Amino acid sequence: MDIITQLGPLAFASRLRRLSEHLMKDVTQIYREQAVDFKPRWFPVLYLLNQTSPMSITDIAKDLGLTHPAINQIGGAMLKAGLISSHKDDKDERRRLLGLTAKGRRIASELQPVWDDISSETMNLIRESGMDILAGLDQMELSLAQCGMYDRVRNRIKHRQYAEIEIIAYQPKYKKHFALLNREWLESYFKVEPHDEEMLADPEGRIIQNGGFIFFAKLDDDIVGTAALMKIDDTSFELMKMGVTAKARGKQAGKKLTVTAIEKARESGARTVILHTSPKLKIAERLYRQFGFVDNNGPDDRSARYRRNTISMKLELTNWKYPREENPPEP
Amino acid sequence: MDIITQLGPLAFASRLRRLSEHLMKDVTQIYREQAVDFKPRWFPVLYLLNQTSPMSITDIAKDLGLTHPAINQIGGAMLKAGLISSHKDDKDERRRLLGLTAKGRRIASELQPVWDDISSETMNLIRESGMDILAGLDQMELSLAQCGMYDRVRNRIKHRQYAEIEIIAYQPKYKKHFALLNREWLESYFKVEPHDEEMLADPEGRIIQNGGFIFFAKLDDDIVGTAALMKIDDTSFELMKMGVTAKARGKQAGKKLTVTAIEKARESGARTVILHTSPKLKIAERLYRQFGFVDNNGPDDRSARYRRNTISMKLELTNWKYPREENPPEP
DNA sequence: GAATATTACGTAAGCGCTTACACAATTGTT
DNA sequence: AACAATTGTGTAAGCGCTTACGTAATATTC
Repeated sequence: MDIITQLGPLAFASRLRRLSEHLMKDVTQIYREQAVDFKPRWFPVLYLLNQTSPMSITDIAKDLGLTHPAINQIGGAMLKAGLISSHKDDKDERRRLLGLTAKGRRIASELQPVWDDISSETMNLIRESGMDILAGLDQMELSLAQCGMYDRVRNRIKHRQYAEIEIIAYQPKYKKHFALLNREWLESYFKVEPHDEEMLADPEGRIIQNGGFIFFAKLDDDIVGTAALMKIDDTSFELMKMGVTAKARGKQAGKKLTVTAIEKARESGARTVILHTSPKLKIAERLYRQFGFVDNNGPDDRSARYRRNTISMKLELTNWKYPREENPPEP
Repeated sequence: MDIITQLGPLAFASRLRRLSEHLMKDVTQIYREQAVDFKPRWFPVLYLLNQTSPMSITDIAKDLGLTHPAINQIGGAMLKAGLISSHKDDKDERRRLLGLTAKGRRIASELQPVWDDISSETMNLIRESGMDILAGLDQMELSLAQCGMYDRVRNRIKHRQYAEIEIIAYQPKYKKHFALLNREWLESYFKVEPHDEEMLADPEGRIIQNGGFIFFAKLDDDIVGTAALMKIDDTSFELMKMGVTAKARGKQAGKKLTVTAIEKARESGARTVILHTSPKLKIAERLYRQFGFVDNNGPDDRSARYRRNTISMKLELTNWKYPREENPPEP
């Protein structure tokens, strides 16, 4: 039992490839022995064209799940072997229609019995496996179409990272971290204004003593992020001063800080959480929207919004729940 | 539903490859995002070396089911990335032992959780398929190890060809075919002697009127082979004058002629069939042995055998039955 | 103990696909 | 009608493996 087999699911793709190559090689050998000038990789094209009228390169590529250069190359070889002919499409001068020649059709019918043999023996092989592997592959491709391996693993990694982030409450010794983390993003996107300076100089007085909260995200003994909840009134908090250090971006610290803040606000009896952010901070905005925050700019606040370059958002805590994981298609 | 899926077992290998590539691509993307300088194709090597002491290139190749140049190239890349180190084997100056560096070991442990994620998600995917595809692959590889796709299909093709050969009895109009087919092999391997000429000139008188038989193999309206059964006495026939035209070699005509002759001899009450052939005719000899003919040269016949360059063979018809198909390993 | 076979490795070239890019024809937009 | 966007194709280059072959070290044979 070799290591690829031992590895089980981890090397699943390798095993599929190995099996595929093994089968392919045998089939090549069979063709070679039948002494037909025919390569296995031509098969799908030959088969497709044998069933339909001439098709364009991209259409064939689409049907076969290959790229158009692949079809271009296969087509070139088959053209040289005299199996297909090509001519321009009258309706669209860009398209080149590939169709079988008489020779191509003859080869196809000559190979038909061999294909039947291959098909039958593959069926036998599948039967020997004791299960309907073809149906399994169908289902697997269906599952992958719904959520690809990339998204699956990525979600899992995110969850793992999320679990690794520890959220801790404010302690005086973290005051400097609060300032540093906030300066980091303030300085790179805006400039630190007097109003900010006051807040960073005395978070305890400005936030906590007003009934607010400050959280820190800890990863492997490092403080990598922070967020603050400022109490507005008995039913609302403002989420503010959230920052994650550049080195730890993408490790779900922001997400966990946000969740913690929202839950804390709810525990404290609030019904809404508001926040102000900037259109510059695309990632933050996306995060907020993900958690259910919606635009909160009044109709006549629009001009103000753009003048101050600020987005105002709001989250109703009634019935709020942690949103379903989702991976919107990346650009 | 695309055409590859439609084709079912015929495009089974293609589907396996497609699925494998899809998975591989996603895994590449995951690695890339983890910002580790690591290529998926390095994985098996890293994993293997992480479990064992340094190994030589060919040993790794053997374990992973790849060729040694592949390992050479992967090794080169991993060496450049600082994941492995290499040094000559003291005991064998040809061998170059590859082992993980500290960095390699670190990367391996960093990637471990990601591998676990990939493994779990693949397991999920397999579970979603509704069957234990891994076990199916195990069984399939086992089946293939016992009899590869090449042999399976080849046997099937042979059977088909065998069925396509029609054996017909002697008719006067085939006299010229009998002569032509025999001249073809006589002239290319030996020279036609007076004894042969007589036989070819009057097969009816020499063979059939003596209680023997002549058969022809017909393929697509062409007479492609012949064989004769000469009656020796009440309990034995001699199989002789068997020839298949070059164009139809390998299409099982010889086999079907031999079977027909053996069965005819038995029906006619014979207990043995003998034949004389030449060591030059390797393929014929193999065919005869396949059907159970054994050497029939007496102990003091050895010298004679070599002088006359003739092999004498014999088949006992008692309990004779059509031999099991077999594909001895090709040279 | 020489001749021969085998083994380990390296290198080159090829295969079959991919991605990346270029360019022309067509379609959509205003 | 002019312009941009899209689409169909061709070409180049790359990737990851293979086969083929060369060379040196080791094992086997007589």
